[in-house]
Amino acid sequence: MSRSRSQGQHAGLDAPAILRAAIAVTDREGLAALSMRRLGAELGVEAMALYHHFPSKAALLDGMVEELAVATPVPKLDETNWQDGLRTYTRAQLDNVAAHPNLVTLILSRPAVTEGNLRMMEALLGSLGGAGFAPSQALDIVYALNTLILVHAALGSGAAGAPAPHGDAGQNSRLAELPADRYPLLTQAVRDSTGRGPTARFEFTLDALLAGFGAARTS
Amino acid sequence: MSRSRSQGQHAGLDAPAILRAAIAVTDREGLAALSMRRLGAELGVEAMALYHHFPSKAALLDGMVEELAVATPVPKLDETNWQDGLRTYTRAQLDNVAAHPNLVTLILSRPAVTEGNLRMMEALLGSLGGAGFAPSQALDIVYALNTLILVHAALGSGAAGAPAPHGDAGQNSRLAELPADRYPLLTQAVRDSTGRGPTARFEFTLDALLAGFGAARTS
DNA sequence: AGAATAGTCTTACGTCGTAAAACATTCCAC
DNA sequence: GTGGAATGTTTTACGACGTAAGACTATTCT
Repeated sequence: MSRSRSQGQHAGLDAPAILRAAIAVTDREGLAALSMRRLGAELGVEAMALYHHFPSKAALLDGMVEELAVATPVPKLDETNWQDGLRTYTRAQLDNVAAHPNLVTLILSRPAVTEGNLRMMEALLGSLGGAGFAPSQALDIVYALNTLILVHAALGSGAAGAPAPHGDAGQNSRLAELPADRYPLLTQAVRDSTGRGPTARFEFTLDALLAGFGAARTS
Repeated sequence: MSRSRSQGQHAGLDAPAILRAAIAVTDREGLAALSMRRLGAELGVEAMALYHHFPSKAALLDGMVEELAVATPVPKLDETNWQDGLRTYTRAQLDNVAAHPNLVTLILSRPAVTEGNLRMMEALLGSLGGAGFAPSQALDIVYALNTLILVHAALGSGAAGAPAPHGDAGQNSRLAELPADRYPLLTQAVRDSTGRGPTARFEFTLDALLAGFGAARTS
């Protein structure tokens, strides 16, 4: 094929550009569609070219996770504003993650203890320390909030009405149209919930957690 | 190869036996090792034989998820005992899930709105209704607790010291031996936490959530 | 200019999920 | 009993996957 770039010519790839393309492909077509060949095609390059910037696909996936994890700036907290600060931070992280629903599974599937993640964690513990929390307490808090964000995003906004997971396979059964006669309570719960806006369940749990943190702080 | 069963002879497979074998293989060798061929070999059968009991690998995976989700019996709750009942139930589910760490990623990666899951959900909403929670509130609660269980299990008991994820790829960096000079707070948090036992962080978040539920119930 | 280096491509291997069809066994109506 | 029909298993095959090995070219350094 007559391409505009002949063999050996550099394609101008670098790690950030590859990560951006990988996230774009995953957003558009799902995690299952993210193969090295597919990603190469997205960038006008053969699959093996990518291995000069990432040693393996696993490393690339870790990079994607870190990209998302680090995107939200760490808030500055003190004794007076920590609840609001954490609330804002958690909401921002949720927005961030929810903007890439196809990445949630990925995030959950890898520890991703990378440079950037560790730095962010350290900064968060420092900020929470300023609000009066000991490091191990702060770690509890960060984990609880991450829990909330990830699972809320994983399950989708609706009551298990997950947003068509991504072309993973043939499990597209939505919760919206389940038989009301067999699951009356579930049906009603789903109906009631849809009226409350997509983040009501998230906010409910967030409030519960923040209240619990406050109690733990004084004890 | 002279096998004891010639072509066409039934191997005595059925769906539950296949599910058990699939879970066993995954427990032992990780999710990545669970291929149809490998699973067939485990049962003394070719891969394609499994397709008479499950239409696709996805269906088999959904079956595995349901098997775990349904294992814990739904507690009977009323106005006086719901906090203790939920605590016990949530701990039991955690034990259940934690006994199969290699399945956690799987659970998180599929909605799994299957027959058994829906029935269990309906029963839970009924029980929470007896404790004074409206269906949509009950759904909030169930989701929050599932969140807690799954992410706690996903991240491992320790502070990101995940239990060697499973042979997924080359990301085995433990959090135990990170450079203390660069991440002093994180290091201290991890050290402090290890003394508290593996479920302390889980119990912390669980208490926070239950307290929050109580507040939401009266309001 | 010549050598080293870095980025890309080609080829190849062993794996995967599963469609299609051949084949053996069991079951049921007669 | 006997002859389909139904059921379960194997065989074979196809197109994807991640990536190792090595060829090739463009750039950079001396």
